[in-house]
Amino acid sequence: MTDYKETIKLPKTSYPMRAGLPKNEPKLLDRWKKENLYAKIRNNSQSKPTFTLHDGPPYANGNLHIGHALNKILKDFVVRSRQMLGFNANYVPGWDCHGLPIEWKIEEQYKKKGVKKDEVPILQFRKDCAEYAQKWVDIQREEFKRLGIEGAWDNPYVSMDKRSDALIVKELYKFLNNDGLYLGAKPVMWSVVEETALAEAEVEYHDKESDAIYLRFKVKSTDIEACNLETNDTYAITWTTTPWTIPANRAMSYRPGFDYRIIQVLESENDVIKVGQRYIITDNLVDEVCQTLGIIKHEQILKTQGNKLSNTILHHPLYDAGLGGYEFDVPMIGSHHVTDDTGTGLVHTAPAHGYDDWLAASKYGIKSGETVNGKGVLTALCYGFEGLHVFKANQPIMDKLVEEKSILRHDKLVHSYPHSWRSKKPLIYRNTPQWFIRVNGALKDKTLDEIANRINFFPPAGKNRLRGMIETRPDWCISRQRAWGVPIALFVNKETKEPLKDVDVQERIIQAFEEHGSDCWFDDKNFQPSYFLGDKYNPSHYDKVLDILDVWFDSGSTHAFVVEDREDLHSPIDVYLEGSDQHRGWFQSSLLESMATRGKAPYKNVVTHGFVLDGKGLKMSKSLGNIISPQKVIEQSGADILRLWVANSDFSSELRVSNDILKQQADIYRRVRNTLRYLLGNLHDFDEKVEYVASSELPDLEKWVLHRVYEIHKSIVHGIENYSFHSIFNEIHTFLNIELSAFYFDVRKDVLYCDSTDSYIRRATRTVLNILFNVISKWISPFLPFTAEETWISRYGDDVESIHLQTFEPVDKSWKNPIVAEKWEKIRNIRRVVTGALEVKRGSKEIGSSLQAHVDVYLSSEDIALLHGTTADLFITSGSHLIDKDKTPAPKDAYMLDNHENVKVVVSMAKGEKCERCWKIKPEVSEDVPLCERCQSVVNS
RNA sequence: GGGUCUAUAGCUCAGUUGGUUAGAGCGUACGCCUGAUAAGCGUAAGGUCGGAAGUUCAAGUCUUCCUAGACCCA
Repeated sequence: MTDYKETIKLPKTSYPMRAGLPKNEPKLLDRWKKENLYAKIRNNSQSKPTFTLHDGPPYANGNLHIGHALNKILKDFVVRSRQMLGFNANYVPGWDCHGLPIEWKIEEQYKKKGVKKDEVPILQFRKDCAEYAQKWVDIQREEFKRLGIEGAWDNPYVSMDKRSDALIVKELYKFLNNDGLYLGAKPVMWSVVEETALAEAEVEYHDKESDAIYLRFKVKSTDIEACNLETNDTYAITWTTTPWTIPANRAMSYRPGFDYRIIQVLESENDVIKVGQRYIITDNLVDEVCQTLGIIKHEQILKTQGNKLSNTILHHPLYDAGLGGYEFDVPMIGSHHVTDDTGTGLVHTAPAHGYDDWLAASKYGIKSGETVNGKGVLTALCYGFEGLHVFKANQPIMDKLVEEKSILRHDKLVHSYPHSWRSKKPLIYRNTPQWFIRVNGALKDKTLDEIANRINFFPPAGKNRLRGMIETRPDWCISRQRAWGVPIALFVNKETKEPLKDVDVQERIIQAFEEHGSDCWFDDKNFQPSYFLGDKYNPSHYDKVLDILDVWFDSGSTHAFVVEDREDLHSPIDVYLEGSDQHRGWFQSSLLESMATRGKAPYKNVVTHGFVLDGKGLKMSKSLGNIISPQKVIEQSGADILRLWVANSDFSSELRVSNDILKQQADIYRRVRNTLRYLLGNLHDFDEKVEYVASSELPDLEKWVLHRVYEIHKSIVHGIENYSFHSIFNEIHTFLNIELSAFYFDVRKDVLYCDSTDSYIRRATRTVLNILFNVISKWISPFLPFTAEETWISRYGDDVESIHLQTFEPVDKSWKNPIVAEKWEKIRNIRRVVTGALEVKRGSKEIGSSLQAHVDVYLSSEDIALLHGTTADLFITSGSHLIDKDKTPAPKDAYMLDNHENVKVVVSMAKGEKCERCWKIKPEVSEDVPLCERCQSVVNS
């Protein structure tokens, strides 16, 4: 028996079934580096329209986690896919280098070495910070590159270089010169440990045990007759968890819209509360407060609206304590920050120690000086308690209040309380001089208008979120009493306290920063104030501001100091793409900065992604042991697997990742890879010049494939334009699986393997396979850049230009063919019935391979017309008859499916013998004639 | 506590303006093939749509409440 295996054209390729990504990806990275791929792409794209994604800078501290990977991979999808669509899509990565976390790392290092931080000169300290930041920039850069992120890695931007310093301070001067900047005194979140104000982003909330006290303030005067101060003592009751702020109390807040009651005590088990005394409490809380305080019986004297309290003056609870200073009036003031869910509906108000307090008090012109200093020590304004530390002041103050019979009850309460993100120590609100950017007013209004009318959000909910945050945000406190950052390089007049606004001075400072970096601001030896001030001003009349800028101002200015400054980037920026936490961070700081200085948003589109959670939807944490690190995934499976996970996830809400989920991605990857491998194998030796069949000449099945390519391509372009990557990959995957592998390839297998080289159908098939290969390789290239390149090289040889220099070719409109699409939809339904019938025979062990069978298919005459020409091949049987069911009814036991009653199938054994070459069973084959007619002629030629 | 959001088969996702027995792919099980072979083909079993109530002739799809989770804020 002759072995005909040699005569059939089996797929042939060196493209391995197993990818070995962890080993091969670095080789491709080397290759790209050697050929200077990024520069080539840029050169190739000079004449193309630009598409700019501006990179939000990660913080230069620590190794990458999965969230970084997600963010950068998504950006890479955007950039690469736009590049494939024919744009010049440049990508300049950047880093945020200033700020407290780095300072802390350096201080920790000092501590370990036994160096006291106060003894380190500031310039040395800043140098250490810069080196630390640079170290992590370098590490993170390598980690990002390994993920296959394409970008200007050799020329990224960093917020700490000299030019950045200069341009950032230049942005600051725009605010100064526009009156957008002012020196305010507001209570800000203050860390007494770090001796600094903290940005909202630097604060985290943890449970803390506090002293919770109910406290009474005696009414001094009022226009409410029910108080009847002649006969009865009347008190307002309040509840607070910060007893140390009582010396700083300057008012009592009520809510104008609430109802309040004045009650008279009839029976009390509280030692302080006496029968006959009257108390003011909000209506909703009277029962609860009475029960808590041991007021057994009371009667209501008056129920009235809150705003009637406006003319009531209280005594400070330490009024009579003989400490001196507490003789001032404590007015009752209306404020909407008062709630009636806890406490008494009356809120102790210390304007120096709460933002709401400050806001409420300032409406009534009530001021408060510095009651606590930067170290957290009570000042002389806290009469009698000067010198106490806030964290140790509660007890002495409470002792005194008890003496004064002001405390009605004392509990311990565990509640959520602000802490520093670094030291984890509790924070306080403290009134301090700070530089602010005026947000309330015109800036807020025009920013809200911009959000509403001129920015697109993906997903759309981002719009609400950003709007809500801008609406309620206070002015932007940009000063930090720290050392590592861009200085707020201002001179303040000692007399007037006004900042100097002189463009020449500003220009000198900008120049100096550009030449020497902002270190020179702190270098009094080489750069005395006169260096900056010039001849016009007397240095002794000015104070140099030594605060540094909030890091959010740095990164909020990248649209200016990076995008506007670099030749390889362009404004307006098409898209900012970050995690949803950046609604409060970079999206907002960039928007405000740009609205104030340019009058328009820095970006046209805002894309947000959710956070990465574990397989159960929980946050990843060391204690749960559910952390998936990108480094480990790369090491075990490869970057393309991680990227595939991103491509298959809907990033608009939270994403889940676990080892099982990654395993699934690896399965999907293998399938995609094998389909590519099959294409490669069957395109072996393909010569387009010889085999090419014009698309108009193709058989209907091939026309159908091209129609599908047309449709999917359109849908991919739509997906790219709408940042909907997971729908893209889903579609590609289903196409490869169901339409190609399980259907088209299977049907055409016989033609590909057994037909002669010059067979028209085989040429048509290979023409289409060639199109499929090119199209699919490009489709996947933004998502699986390594695999796409490997595949491309495998097809076109080691010398080929990178696939990443290619673009999507516009799909041929003539491929669109709805008529053929509809036809094949029907044909595939008929095929499903035949496949079902074959499965029954297979189940009963009558056949194994479908080639052992012959099928009689009973159809309507229209369906027969539909199928003309394509029969046995379609069913992968050795023979088939199409029978008009209206002329020859199908036997009763013919196979049918419930929802396809017009199709009936009878399966029988094919007649004849098995062709030794194509394995079909044909009547012309016999013991003497081993081959069927087709194979005979192929072998002969 | 407030704001924004999420919750559909084991997993990843579809489910158009509310309307027939809720879909796909993967995975699983079983079968076939042994000329894509650590591959390929087929068949099947899996959800009542986080929970409850409501609106409606009709709800995964609208309303309210609840639960769980996420981000941000207090």
